Amino acid sequence: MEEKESMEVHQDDFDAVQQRLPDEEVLYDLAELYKIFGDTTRVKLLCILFEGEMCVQHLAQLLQVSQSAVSHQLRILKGARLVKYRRDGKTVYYALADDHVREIIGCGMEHITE
Amino acid sequence: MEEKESMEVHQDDFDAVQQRLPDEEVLYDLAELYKIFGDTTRVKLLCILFEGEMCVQHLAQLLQVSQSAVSHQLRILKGARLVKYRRDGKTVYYALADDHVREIIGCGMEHITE
DNA sequence: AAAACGTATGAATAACTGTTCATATGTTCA
DNA sequence: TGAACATATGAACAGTTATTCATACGTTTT
Repeated sequence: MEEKESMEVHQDDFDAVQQRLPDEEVLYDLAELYKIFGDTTRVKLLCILFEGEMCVQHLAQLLQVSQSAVSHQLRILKGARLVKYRRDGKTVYYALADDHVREIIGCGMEHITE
Repeated sequence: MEEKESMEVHQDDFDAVQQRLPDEEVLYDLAELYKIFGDTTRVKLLCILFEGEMCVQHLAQLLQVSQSAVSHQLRILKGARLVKYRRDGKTVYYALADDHVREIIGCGMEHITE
């Protein structure tokens, strides 16, 4: 008996929590977003772009990784609308899409540096 | 000549950027932190804990995943000092370690919801 | 002490991810 | 047009990761 009552109470709690919990889809998108920041190469790319736009080969040089690797990662950042780009002749310049990136990285920095 | 001069200029730019860039170690830690948020199960766990502490089996029920899976993920969250826990008899209650988690997730939400 | 319960954890597996290599695309210049 | 350069991309491989399964650990109850 007690057990049943207890179950009911918990059920109510569950319902309340589930109601306040963001939609499944939103939580999925959120995880997908953070997944992008969860890679050293990509975080470095974004941090470098804090200073302003830069072309692919210079990014590769600064990061000490191949042009191909950078290009692949830029593709992912582009897909998440975290960076934008413009073409000038043969070279392509990448830049931060907006200030959200700065905020998100800043937020993480606070936690890192205690 | 021009090329050499150009190289030198770029070298200076590189030095400037590299100087302002956070340490390799910091960027690594940052990526490691975001990696933790980059998983649906873990993000859900953290969001549920926004409401307050909760024991393992209830977390598992709410997430619709096995007790083992939840335990493994809680272990990771614990390792990153994102959650704390207390034992009461047989059951263990988990809770958010501090408010950084809320801020970080809030930051991401802003980007998601455009 | 033994049974029952809640939680933790090691090993194994399947799925995913980042880099490399080779090559394609796009642009400029001779 | 062809060579040279900057970037993009597909396929393959290696390393990582999340879940499952089995089982161990810790606590309570009988």
